[in-house]
Amino acid sequence: MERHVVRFVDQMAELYEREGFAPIAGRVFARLLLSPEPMALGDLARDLRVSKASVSTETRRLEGQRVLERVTRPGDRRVFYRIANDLPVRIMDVRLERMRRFRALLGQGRKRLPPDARGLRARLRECERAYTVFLRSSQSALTVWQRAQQNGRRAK
Amino acid sequence: MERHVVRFVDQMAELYEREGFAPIAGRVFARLLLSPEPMALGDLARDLRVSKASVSTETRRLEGQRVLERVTRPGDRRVFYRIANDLPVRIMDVRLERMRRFRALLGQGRKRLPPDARGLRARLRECERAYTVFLRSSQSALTVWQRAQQNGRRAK
DNA sequence: TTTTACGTTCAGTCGCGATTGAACGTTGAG
DNA sequence: CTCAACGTTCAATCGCGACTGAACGTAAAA
Repeated sequence: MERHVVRFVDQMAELYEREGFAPIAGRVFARLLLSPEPMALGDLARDLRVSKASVSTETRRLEGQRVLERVTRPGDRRVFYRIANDLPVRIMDVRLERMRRFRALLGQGRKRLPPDARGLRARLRECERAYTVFLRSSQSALTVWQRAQQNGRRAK
Repeated sequence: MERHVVRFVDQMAELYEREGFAPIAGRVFARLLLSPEPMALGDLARDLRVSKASVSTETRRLEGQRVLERVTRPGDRRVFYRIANDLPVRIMDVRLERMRRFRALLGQGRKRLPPDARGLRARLRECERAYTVFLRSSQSALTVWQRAQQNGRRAK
């Protein structure tokens, strides 16, 4: 791997770790992001200097989030992975899901509140409303983006 | 603490942990969210059954993110904390900052790319554009929200 | 003064999840 | 058939960051 790839991979690992993911997930993601071709598990493990076990686990987790796509080649038993072509959408979906969970938790907390806690209830509800606003705005942006992508492809 | 508060605190701790923060940060945040009055460090430590050291560290970290506000009372040497009154704005700011970092990293990676990697460059740039769109949309929603808050307060 | 109740800092511990190595099943080549 | 390469799984390790307890400084009270 060239120097700039190593740098990129390292920084992405740190970023992923800070966001609560496994560092190796960030490494795999970064490596594939800078690969013009899909890569096999063995290639990833070799480049990243980690075990195939970790790569296998994390790739399938990322595949579950639809950040990666599994591809096969005729006459090749290996499993290749590549970055999903709608990557931005998938990443945003992960973020949106996190926001929904947080809002849901706020709602649960509010519902359990004793009847006399009016101030608290108002505060929580306001926070939920804020999340609703942001979620709606983000989802709207997501839709716009998806439409633009479709049109772009159609134009080609 | 009542049952429903304990539940809420536990769930928030887990959520915070998944997002890459310290569980105690989530506990402190959740406890204060359900407290009508500001709380002193000792009170928080007692309720959450953790050391004052942890509470001290995490409260000041959350204060740094402006999620919490430090308040004092005349004739009381203790330090109280409460949830920031513009909490939704602060939370969104944290999220936006994360997105900005990610986009910046993509930009760095793209700039270091060799001149002949046209496909990769296009892919990274597209991803950056997506982030720009989402960031703009979120920032816009944030502004709208802040204006609405100001108007709401003025109306009172 | 001494004592007590604070908040903060820091070296050390400890839990837990990331990571690994080995074992396994499978598939294709020789 | 055997052998090698591949992906997956799982028990075990290991690193690292959360968390703690003790020490410290400070300020008010006694």
